[in-house]
Amino acid sequence: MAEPETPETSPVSEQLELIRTELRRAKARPKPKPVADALPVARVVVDKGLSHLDQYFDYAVPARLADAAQPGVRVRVRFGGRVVKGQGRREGGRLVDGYIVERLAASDFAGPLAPLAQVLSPERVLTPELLRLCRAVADRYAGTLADVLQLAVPPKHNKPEAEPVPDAPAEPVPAPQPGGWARYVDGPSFLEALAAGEAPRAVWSALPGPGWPDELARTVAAALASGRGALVVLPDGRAVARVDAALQALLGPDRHVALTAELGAEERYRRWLAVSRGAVRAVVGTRAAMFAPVADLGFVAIWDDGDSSHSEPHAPQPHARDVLLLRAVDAGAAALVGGFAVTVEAAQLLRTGWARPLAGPREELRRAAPLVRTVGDHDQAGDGAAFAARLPSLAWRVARDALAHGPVLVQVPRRGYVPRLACARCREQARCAHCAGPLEAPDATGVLVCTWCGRPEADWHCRECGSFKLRAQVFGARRTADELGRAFPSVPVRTSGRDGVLASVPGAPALVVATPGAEPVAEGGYAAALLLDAWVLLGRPDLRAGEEALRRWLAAGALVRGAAEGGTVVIVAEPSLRPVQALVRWDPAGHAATELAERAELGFPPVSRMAAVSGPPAAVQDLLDLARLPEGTDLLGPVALPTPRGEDRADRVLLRVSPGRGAALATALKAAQAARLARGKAEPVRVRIDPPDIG
DNA sequence: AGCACGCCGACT
DNA sequence: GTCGGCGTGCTC
Repeated sequence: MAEPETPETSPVSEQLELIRTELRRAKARPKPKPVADALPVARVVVDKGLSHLDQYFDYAVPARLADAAQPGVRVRVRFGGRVVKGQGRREGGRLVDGYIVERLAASDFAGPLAPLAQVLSPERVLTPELLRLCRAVADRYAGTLADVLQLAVPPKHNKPEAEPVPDAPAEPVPAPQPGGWARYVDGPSFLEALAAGEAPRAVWSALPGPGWPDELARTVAAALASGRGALVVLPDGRAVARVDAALQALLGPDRHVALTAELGAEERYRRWLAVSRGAVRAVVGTRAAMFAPVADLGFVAIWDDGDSSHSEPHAPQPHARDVLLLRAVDAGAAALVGGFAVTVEAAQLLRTGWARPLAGPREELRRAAPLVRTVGDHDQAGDGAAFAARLPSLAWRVARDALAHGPVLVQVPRRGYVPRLACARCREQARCAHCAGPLEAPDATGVLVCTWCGRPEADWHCRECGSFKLRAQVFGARRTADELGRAFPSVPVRTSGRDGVLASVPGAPALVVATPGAEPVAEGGYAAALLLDAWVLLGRPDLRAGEEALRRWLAAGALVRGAAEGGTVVIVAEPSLRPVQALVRWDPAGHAATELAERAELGFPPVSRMAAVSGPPAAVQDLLDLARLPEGTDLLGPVALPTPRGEDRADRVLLRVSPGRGAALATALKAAQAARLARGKAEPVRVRIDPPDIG
């Protein structure tokens, strides 16, 4: 279309004619809207509804939005419309939400740019650091940026945005005293390094007892004292509340926020904004807080990283530990991976030298840890009756004696675990002869099937002891409280579990029956704990069964008074089992290191890296055909997944790569996903990097 | 997800 | 001859 002549060069009549022409044209089509002159292009990531489009789109910035359309703000854009022939106008399409990623002088897109439809608020929620983090998480997990953004940026609420930024306290935070860290060999030096602005990295085997929330609070204070921000992620609201209280006591008000789901969306967004705006520099929260946009991040910490709630259930299912460590690397920040237990992933951080161990010396441990006693199955042979077999005489005596001095915790595995098959004689796991995956019995025919590669195993026998007998059995858990009540009629029995979790119990004598993860804290510590039916935890159909069982036992044992005060734990389990021995010696780090070495030898994660690909059988195959998998990728399966009623059959294939090829595997799978979607083959295939439950 | 464009069967 | 089937490709 021809440009109108410049009016200054024309006689008046011609000018008038030009104006008339221009008016006519303007009637025929809307005049192109004036465009922002400085940086007229906004690069946008679309967020909702088009999440498979993992790319940016450029839009023209209308002059009226030139100031509001800053990088990081939420916008609405028209997407998928079409250009009306001959004119620059477009129509149709639908409005989608997105964020401005950057402002540009020009676009490299050849076609005409559609204008931004709306700037939803001037709040710059997607900061460059947060965008970089989301991008890295998307790549790590073979997911899309839009999916990660949904996890990282909370939904908008108008009221908190309209409120003024609260004032941060003017005085700097003083470096904290070591407190409980004095009990650890390298504790005080870790705090000093943090306070000095350095970036120490450690795996922390916490001493048993109630000291850890205060110790975590001191690490946060030390990071703040260095002028940097801090972020702590914990597995549940109860744990967050304890660290929140410790921080409140140590730092006073307005230095930190707690981010948990139970706050409600608006309050959560209010606190998130306080962090995003830089008014608050320390965050303690549950899983979703892993993305909290802490300014000048100097320290990240995760507590109890083996807890399954650290694994995000929404795509692409990132793990809080991984996200925090990505952030630590990106920001050059200090990192602390702590808990009573040590995961194999943490052990790997130690083994590679990325992190240093932070543990109490032997004599501190002896003081703080309870005495652990085991009752093996054969020790109960003479006990006869069914309940007596689950509460052997030693456990009964320990409970009776301890009840004179305080509450007794009884940990009972939750009902509903599907136990993995194990040798009936020696309890060795039944494993596939081909790939060492766990075996299961899908029906009553007696033929076992590997849950990883699907091969049948017709004539299993135990590799350890040669026995042909398998065992898989679940006791009811709920009965235990009643049975205990009858055994100790004069003592109150309290329960804490799925429906009704107690945060704490008083120090008075009582039996406290709890399922793993729901153990209340006892005032002054429990006098004793009984860990019943321990083999149920060990028999879970999970690669992590041993690690997970130990983690839960340690969590219960850490609530018991130290051996010096008479604290005792009785575990009903075969004393020769490795996790049981690790509990007796209170040696989670040693157990994790051994476990890691074994996983390395067997080609298991996290040393080898795995990905799970699942979906309709043909679609899974299609994806694998498209994927240019790294050299030496091991394909296990497909196996049919258990299908809920009414759903189509789904297969799963596990992919295994040697150490160092995890990123290549993720990249290959992501590219294959993109290729499939681009071809319009819509049958969805789920890709999960580092599947936590690989049977 | 929509909504184009694109190349083969039954209608005025 | 044209109207229209939905295969596959793009959306700033």
